[in-house]
Amino acid sequence: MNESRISITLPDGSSKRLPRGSTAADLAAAIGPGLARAAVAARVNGALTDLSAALPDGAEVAIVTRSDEDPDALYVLRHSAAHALATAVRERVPGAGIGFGPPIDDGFYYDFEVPAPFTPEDLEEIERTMAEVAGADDPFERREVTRDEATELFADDPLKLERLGEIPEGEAISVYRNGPFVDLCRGPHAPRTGEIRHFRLLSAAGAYWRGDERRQMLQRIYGTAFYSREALDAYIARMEEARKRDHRKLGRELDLFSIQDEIGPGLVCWHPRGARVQLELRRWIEDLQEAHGYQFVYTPHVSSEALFRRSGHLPNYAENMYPRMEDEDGEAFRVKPMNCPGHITIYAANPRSYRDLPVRLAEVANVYRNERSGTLHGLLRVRMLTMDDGHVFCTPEQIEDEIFICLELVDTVMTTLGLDYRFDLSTRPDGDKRIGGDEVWDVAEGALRDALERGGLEYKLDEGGGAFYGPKIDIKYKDAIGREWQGATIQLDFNLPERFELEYMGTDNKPHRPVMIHRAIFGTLERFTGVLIEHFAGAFPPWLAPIQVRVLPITDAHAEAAGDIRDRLAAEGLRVELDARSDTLGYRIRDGELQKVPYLLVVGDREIEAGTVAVRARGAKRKQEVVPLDEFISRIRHRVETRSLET
RNA sequence: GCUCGCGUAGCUCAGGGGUAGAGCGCAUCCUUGGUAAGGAUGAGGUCGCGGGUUCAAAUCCCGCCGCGAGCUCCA
Repeated sequence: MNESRISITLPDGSSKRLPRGSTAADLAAAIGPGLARAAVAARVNGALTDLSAALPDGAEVAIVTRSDEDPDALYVLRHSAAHALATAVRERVPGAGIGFGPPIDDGFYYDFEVPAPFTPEDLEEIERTMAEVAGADDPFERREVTRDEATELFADDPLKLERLGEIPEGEAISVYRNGPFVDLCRGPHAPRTGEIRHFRLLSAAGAYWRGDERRQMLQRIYGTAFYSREALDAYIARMEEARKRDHRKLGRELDLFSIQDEIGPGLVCWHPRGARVQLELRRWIEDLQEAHGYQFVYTPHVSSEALFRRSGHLPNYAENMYPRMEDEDGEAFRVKPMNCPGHITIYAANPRSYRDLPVRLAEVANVYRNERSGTLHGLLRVRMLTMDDGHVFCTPEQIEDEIFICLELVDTVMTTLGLDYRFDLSTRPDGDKRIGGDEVWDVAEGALRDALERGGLEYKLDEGGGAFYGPKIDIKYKDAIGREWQGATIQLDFNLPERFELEYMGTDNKPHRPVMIHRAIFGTLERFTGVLIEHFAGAFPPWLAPIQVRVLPITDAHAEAAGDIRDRLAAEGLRVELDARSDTLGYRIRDGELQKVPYLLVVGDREIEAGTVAVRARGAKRKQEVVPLDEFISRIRHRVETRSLET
């Protein structure tokens, strides 16, 4: 063994010997000049590091090369782009305070404390300056400094000093310099600013320092960066394409719903077509739940205020509840923000035996939440929500099975619709925002984790994200432009049964406390429908499409026969329209396509004579197919009955 | 709720201190057309609401309401 050399293991299992003190860049060069040129960072023993980092003996090292497909490569590029942005802002606004500037999923941002917010024109100028920063091709130089040095370095930067104060004693403090700009930063970075060639600043908006609304608001600039012009252009094009799927735009174009000032913000009016989609979803989820042992109940929209005091909603959830109202005797009532207190009351209305458990109550119910105005967003965040709500009352031993039933329901729904989603496990919120003791939370969180792990399901931990009464498993999915929204939720609750002193008689002839599971499969019909509109880009599968078939007579002479076909299809239970307008066939076909009707049936002399229809199935490979009417009917009925995604 | 931006016809948008514009949609008429926009004519707006400046405000200023992006919060 030569002590002056180190041994490095490469991803393919081979090893390389290098002089002690060699860096990742040296390793790349030793492997080949092409790799050396393409290298932007390295993964050393699993951790992403700078190319300039010295390699420890025995390390497993993978060189990260320029690539718009490799998340590591994009991470360092965008992180470096954030620094270049800060460099540019500092140049234009000397003395601008700098907050955090991390890479994010689709790009990067940097937060600044500046005297005046950035205007769109500012952004253009900053972008030009940033191009100069990149053009200077300065190296990113990492340096580890002492706490005193760092304090000196950032003496004029209170935000950085605050962050510095939080770095634990003993942990390395690193700074990165590029040209005139020095930042307190963990890294890693690209070797030089010249790497940042294809970037775009996207928007500016306020953002609270440290994400705390009690602190000052900084000005955040968002941008994105790629290694190639093509990838950047593709990203911009994809975003523009995504905006066309926006459910608010499609909702208007397809006449699904409206949200109008006359009614109020966050309050949705479902037009006949949107209401039809909702109705189909609702019938489906009701049937599914019934098949899984749920019983349906109805509870009032308004309840005595005392109920919500006992449930803990008033102390913990009041800011999202509409104000109290009084009857003529001074009795106080509240509009319900959740259904749990009502369902609990139903459970408690009868004595329960262990033989009755689990009791599964379900209600597709409207609840009202006074959401902050700035959070409202089309169908995805509203003030009147329709939850497909359910509450399971069971013994502790039954928890895991019951959660499994919920996960099964979720899976059925998601796979039927082809939605992508992921699980979050949300744990206890901060002390003043929760009820119940730590032991109870330990048990509840453990039960959810066990259920997920028993099912082999992957999940992300959302610490502190639980409800005030218990931890939860949430399903998250993305809208057209990549924002995440919460859909299904499965929440475990040991607290409300305690507050309402719920009981069941055990085998031991003694009263016991049941456990409660709160769960919603769609989440809310509003949000779920909104996500579906974007998921399908308005082109609902036949079983969900508000209008399934449109019949187009070629001329007036065919209108009567087309009307008969319409009647026949309607009698078969299909949602069908006759389009006998005096516009040309081409015009009516275009209109049917734009309205995303799954099937357009063209009817002329030939079809009438043969008893066929010329079917234009949406998205079909063959533009048109002439089939006997009966055959068409059985085909579409099959699609509808199986909830097929095909047309 | 906070920061910034925006609010002109049903929709998408132009205009910008001095008589309100386009395309699409809608209505009427002509056209009866075989697969993504046939033609003509016409109706439709106190320029989000309220104040102010001005001889004059859709236009400039202030406030409010709503919308958008982001933050915070959440199904």
